[in-house]
Amino acid sequence: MCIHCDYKELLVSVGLDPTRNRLRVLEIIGNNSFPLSASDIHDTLDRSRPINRVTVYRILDLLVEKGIVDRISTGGRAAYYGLAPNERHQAHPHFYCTSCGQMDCLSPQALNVEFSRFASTFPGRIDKLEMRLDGICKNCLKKSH
Amino acid sequence: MCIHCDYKELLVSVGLDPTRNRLRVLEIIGNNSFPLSASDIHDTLDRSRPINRVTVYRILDLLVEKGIVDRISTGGRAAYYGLAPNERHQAHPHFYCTSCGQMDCLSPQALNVEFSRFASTFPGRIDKLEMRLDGICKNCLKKSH
DNA sequence: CGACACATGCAATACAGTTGCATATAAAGA
DNA sequence: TCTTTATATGCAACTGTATTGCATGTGTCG
Repeated sequence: MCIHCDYKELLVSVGLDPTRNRLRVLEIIGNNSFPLSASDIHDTLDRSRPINRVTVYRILDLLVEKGIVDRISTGGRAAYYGLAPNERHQAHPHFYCTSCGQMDCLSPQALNVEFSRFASTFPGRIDKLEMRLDGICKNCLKKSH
Repeated sequence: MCIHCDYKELLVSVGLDPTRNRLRVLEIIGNNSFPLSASDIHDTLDRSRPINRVTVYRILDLLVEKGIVDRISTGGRAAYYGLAPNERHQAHPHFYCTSCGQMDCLSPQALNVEFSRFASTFPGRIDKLEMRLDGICKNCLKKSH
């Protein structure tokens, strides 16, 4: 998603020590073009250098809490994680393939949503808008003829 | 959501025997103005007449599979369930309070989304669009001053 | 060097949902 | 009515995902 970001600085900017594991988790999320599950992240990191899965969960919680990573729900059981929107990366909807579990990012313009008028009359506080399309991706369509 | 629906007939129309438990599950979902979790549904039903939670899960799976109930994800761990859109009930976004877990239905016009142009160029199959706002509801805002 | 804060690991636990198999119930036919 | 058959339900055990408690490791400041 963002080979231009300085992840070390990003961590520091939200008040987190840039430990090796935090950097590793943030890099794998940031360098990927689609969101990953916690176990995707753990498995990948664990192969190159052992890391406990609890550590991964705790780091993900931290990054989400600090607002630099987004937790994206899937309709399946596991949450997925991607870089949070910022100046360089607009918020965007996702497509989730209910057959293979792959989640893809869609263009920010794909759904052309307009909700500022609604937000201005809503009595609660709105932190986040999540839009997700569910269906079958083209690869899985092909497999089933 | 729909005190006008004949739930018995709705079950039959999708090819399901209208057993007592299926009716009870569908009624509690249909008569509620906001989506409920599986355990909400089980707890409520169990109070009036004992029912196994596995039975509730299986009935929910059936109703979702047949397309008369929608499984709505929350950002939390548990799925919520509401009547699926039909002629009488338009699809609509939801608001999820991350503090108390209450999920509310929003007006179908709230987000004013337009995606038919996108859908017509998408190479996969799209089954469902889910839109969810996360935040703090007005009651929880009040509690925390 | 010593003390402290905090990052990480490990084991146990919690939570939501699923599976296998036994039993109950209801519809269909003799 | 009785028997057969299909399927709905219950119960116990299990799975995958995430969380908690506590012990240990690591890095920083005096």
